[in-house]
Amino acid sequence: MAAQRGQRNGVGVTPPAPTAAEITTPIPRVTEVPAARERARAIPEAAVARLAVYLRVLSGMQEHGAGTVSSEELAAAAGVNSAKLRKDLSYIGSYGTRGVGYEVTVLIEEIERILGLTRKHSVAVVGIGNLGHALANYGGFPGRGFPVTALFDVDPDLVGVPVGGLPVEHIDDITRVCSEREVSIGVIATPPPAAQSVCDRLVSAGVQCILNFAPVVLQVPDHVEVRKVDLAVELQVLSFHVARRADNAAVLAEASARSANGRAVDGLVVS
Amino acid sequence: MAAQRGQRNGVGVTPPAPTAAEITTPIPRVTEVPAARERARAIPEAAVARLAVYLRVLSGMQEHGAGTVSSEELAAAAGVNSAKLRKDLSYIGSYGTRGVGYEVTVLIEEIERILGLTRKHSVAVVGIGNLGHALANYGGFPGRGFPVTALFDVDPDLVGVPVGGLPVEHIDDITRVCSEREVSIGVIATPPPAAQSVCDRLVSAGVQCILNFAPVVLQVPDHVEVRKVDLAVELQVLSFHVARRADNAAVLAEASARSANGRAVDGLVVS
DNA sequence: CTGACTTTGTGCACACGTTCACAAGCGGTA
DNA sequence: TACCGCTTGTGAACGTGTGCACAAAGTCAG
Repeated sequence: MAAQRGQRNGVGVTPPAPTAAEITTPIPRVTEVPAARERARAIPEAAVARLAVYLRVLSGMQEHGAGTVSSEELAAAAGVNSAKLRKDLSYIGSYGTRGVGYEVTVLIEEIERILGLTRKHSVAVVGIGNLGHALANYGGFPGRGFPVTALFDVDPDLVGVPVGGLPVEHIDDITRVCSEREVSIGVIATPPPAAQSVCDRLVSAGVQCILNFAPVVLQVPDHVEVRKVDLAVELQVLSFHVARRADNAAVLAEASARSANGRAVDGLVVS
Repeated sequence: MAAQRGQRNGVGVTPPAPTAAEITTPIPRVTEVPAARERARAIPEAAVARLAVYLRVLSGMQEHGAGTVSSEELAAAAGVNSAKLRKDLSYIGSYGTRGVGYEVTVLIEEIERILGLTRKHSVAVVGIGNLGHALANYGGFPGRGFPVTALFDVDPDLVGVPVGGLPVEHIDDITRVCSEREVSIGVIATPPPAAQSVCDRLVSAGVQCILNFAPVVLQVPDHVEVRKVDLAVELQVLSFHVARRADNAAVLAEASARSANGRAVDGLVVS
């Protein structure tokens, strides 16, 4: 658990579109930088995820020719409450006009900027089974900006076979290929036992963001960002709600039986 | 938006294991059931999701022949801090032995009970495209307890074709088939425009839990539980972190430049 | 039986995220 | 120009979830 950060890799920079040209240089290695943390961390993780949703909704509105939206409209379409929406938007700046609303195009631009969508993020998919196939075939991946540029698998029979227009590479070439193609996001769609090893290889190839579909808790150095999509967990959470619902129903049934017994109850009883 | 609950269906109960026989007691009140809510809702959503993870880790340990685990070990394997793990487990009861740890089999049983995994949950997949194919082929779905019992699509050419050993049905039969097979979880893997309509049909077929893979915000009555898996959002959140990292690097660079200028900075700077 | 050691279960404080409610600000109108 | 109605942006209250730290409770050795 003890710190143990470090493990810097050679920072394979090569100026990746002039997001900021003069950056990157020295690396003073800082354990805590309050100010930097403050400014960038100001926007909560949960809000970031919602911004992505707002962005999608806004794109839809733009295609329908909408010029402006109020927080109320946008919130309804995104399935959140309007106060939360306004607060989320306030994290990225003040781009609304009081009494009017938000200009759709402006909002889209600003959210894209904050989410870093002005830059292309090259994606590699590892594990070309059922799921990997599906992911590779999404083609360009949901929304533009995330081109799939590499596919990997262990199975020699798969190597060279084009999937979604891209030939599968052998997993042993992962480091080389990821560097060459400047992969910034790795997607793990392998069977569970292979996941950690694949993850390690991706990390040592310089990939700093990983999307993990394997039902495994990945161990990574803390400069690497992992998000996981776990089908089993999702289903089990739903299962829990089914069970909870059944319990509640039991309670309600009993309560209603009791009230039918003649005693008045203090709540509304629906017929 | 206004309340509008109701829409009860025949509550296909079949006693779901005697969770607690004598409990439950008083509580009239229908529109809100404080105590029932309290007891069942006592366990936070975030904790439920983690319990599913603990369960998986525990199963792995059981196969490796472990008899007991300490909170420390289990926490490390699950990637959380041990205090949180103990608190999560305390939500479901006290099944540990001080000075020793938890008995693996006991913990597995209890978590399964809480998550409602003692009952089978029949799953229907709607939309047999790339993703739907992948989901159908998971076969039995991650971990047992979630048998896929129906597949649906609009495409007439697909109807009757077996996928993962199960023939695809036409989507118009969704209500009938879901009722017949007592589907409790619906999985939406259709293109975005179809998602809401499919969702509505599932709901009117009595399905109360939905797992949504379509990048759409679903509108459902509030007795229906929806969880969504949104690839685009996941990728965009990762993209945000890439951007943030770049920003931080820039700030660090600036800070270091300043400190090199002779002035101390307000953070700790390690070599 | 006693005492040393280990690990659970939880009270408490803190941080984060959500919601409320309202002042500030803008456009339209007379 | 002055007023009115509408919508944003945000300070503050609230609730939930997280992490710390320790008493309680068990095991084991002698």
